[in-house]
Amino acid sequence: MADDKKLVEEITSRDVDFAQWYTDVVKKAELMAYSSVKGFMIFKPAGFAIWEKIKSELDRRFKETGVENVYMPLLIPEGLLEKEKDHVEGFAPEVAWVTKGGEEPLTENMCVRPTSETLFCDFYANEIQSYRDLPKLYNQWCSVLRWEKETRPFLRSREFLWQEGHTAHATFEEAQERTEQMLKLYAEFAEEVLAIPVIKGQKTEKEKFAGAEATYTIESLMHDGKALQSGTSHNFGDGFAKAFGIQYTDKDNKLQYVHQTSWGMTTRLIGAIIMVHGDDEGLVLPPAIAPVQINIIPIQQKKEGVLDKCREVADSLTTAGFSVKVDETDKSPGWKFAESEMRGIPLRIEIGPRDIDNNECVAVRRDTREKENVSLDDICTRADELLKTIQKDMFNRAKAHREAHTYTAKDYDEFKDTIENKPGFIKAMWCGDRACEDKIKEETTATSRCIPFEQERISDVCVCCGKPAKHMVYWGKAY
RNA sequence: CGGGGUGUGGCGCAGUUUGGUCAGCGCGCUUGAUUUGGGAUCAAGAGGUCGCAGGUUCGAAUCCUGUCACCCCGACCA
Repeated sequence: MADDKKLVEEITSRDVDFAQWYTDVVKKAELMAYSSVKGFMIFKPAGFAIWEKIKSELDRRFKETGVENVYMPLLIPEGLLEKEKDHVEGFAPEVAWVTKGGEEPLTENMCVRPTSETLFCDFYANEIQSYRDLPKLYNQWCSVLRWEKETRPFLRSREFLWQEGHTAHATFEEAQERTEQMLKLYAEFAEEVLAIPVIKGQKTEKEKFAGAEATYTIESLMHDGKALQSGTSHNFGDGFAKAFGIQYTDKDNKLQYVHQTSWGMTTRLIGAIIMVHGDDEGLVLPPAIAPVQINIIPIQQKKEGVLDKCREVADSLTTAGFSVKVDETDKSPGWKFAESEMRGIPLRIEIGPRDIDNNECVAVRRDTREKENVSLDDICTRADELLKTIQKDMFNRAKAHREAHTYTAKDYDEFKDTIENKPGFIKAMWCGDRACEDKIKEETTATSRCIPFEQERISDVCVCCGKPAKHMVYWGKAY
């Protein structure tokens, strides 16, 4: 379409009210439904299918690095949770408790896991005896529960689905290597599959995970200029091992503590996909993660031969390895077009009597809404090209958007002005003191997103206090 | 947890200020016909004790009290 008239009136424009737009898209794309309990959402088929794709793609990548899946219990005894001091302090405010079994009060309260470090540690303490038992490279897919005050679909729910990897190693160095390896895996997944460009870096002391030695993160920028932590990888050192007594005998018959890591990605990624790629017509899914990649819409479907041709084309596309659906409902074509767009299906193919006469179809990209006629003889090749192009273009657009919304600040006035007037990332130098970080957050609501691996020298001094700078930091307002 | 907003057929809303004539509209749904290249048209239908619980009143969607849920903005967090 040449004009950019808004086709779907029910979706609030992204630039008018981003939060409302987000909610509208979530509803219109039929990703989820609200349940009868605050903060607990129902994944509808379209939403859960995206998670299943994320899961299978990540799971394959994990296994290629030697990771095995396990499943740990849902409940954690109070005593176990309290073994690591920083950890319990970090999570205590948001855990939910089970206090009764049937009618009887429990002798020890059980919390519903907010994360499973303590369960893995308790398990590892028994499992690991010798250096021959190492490394342990376990992961679990599950849901966890955190009693959040405010909830939003996919971005913050009380129960959310995720994977948590927990590994145990002989040395700190080996744990560090695994921590970095998983961060790299996350970054590649985000960029190659979700088409979301990310900044890799380390969290500051203030922002790191409760109980971790070091936390690494991939940070992405949403369309409204807010940051989203999209995956984290932690090196625990031997802190948990000491708290839980996870020791092994090394080759010299000496007792050593293990060094551990953990790393996770969550259903929040679905929120990221929506907020990075979506537009005023609805969701836009990268082909690599789209549960349905090609939507075939028949025109005049009751006419002899139309549906047959649609199914025939669908079959050959399916055989060629694409995920294809034919919309055979008796809605009007215009309805189906809009529906297809709201759901974010990357490629739409229209087939009607006119096309069949010419042995062609009309192919329409979701991301640009560009139309073209394609010969039915070439459809598999052309679909492949188009989907690859869409995937690449979506990444490039997101990256260009991030770069256009990444600023630098040399002094505090510039920093405050940018935070207030230009939503996005700010690159600025930092002295390394918690006090400056606290002050910035207090006065601007921006937080340090990460100390990026790729450092630049913006200036010589801390943007906040003017003392000599240690690092360049990405700052921003975050979800 | 603080501030703001909203709860009325499946969805979106009007009605609440001023209690009675208020169970209404649009979309969707069902059946039939005609349609189909950007949310088709006509006809005939079905569907709600107005979030929940108390109270005031001859009478409550409307007033009062309580309560629950959801949304938005903050503080805390993936």
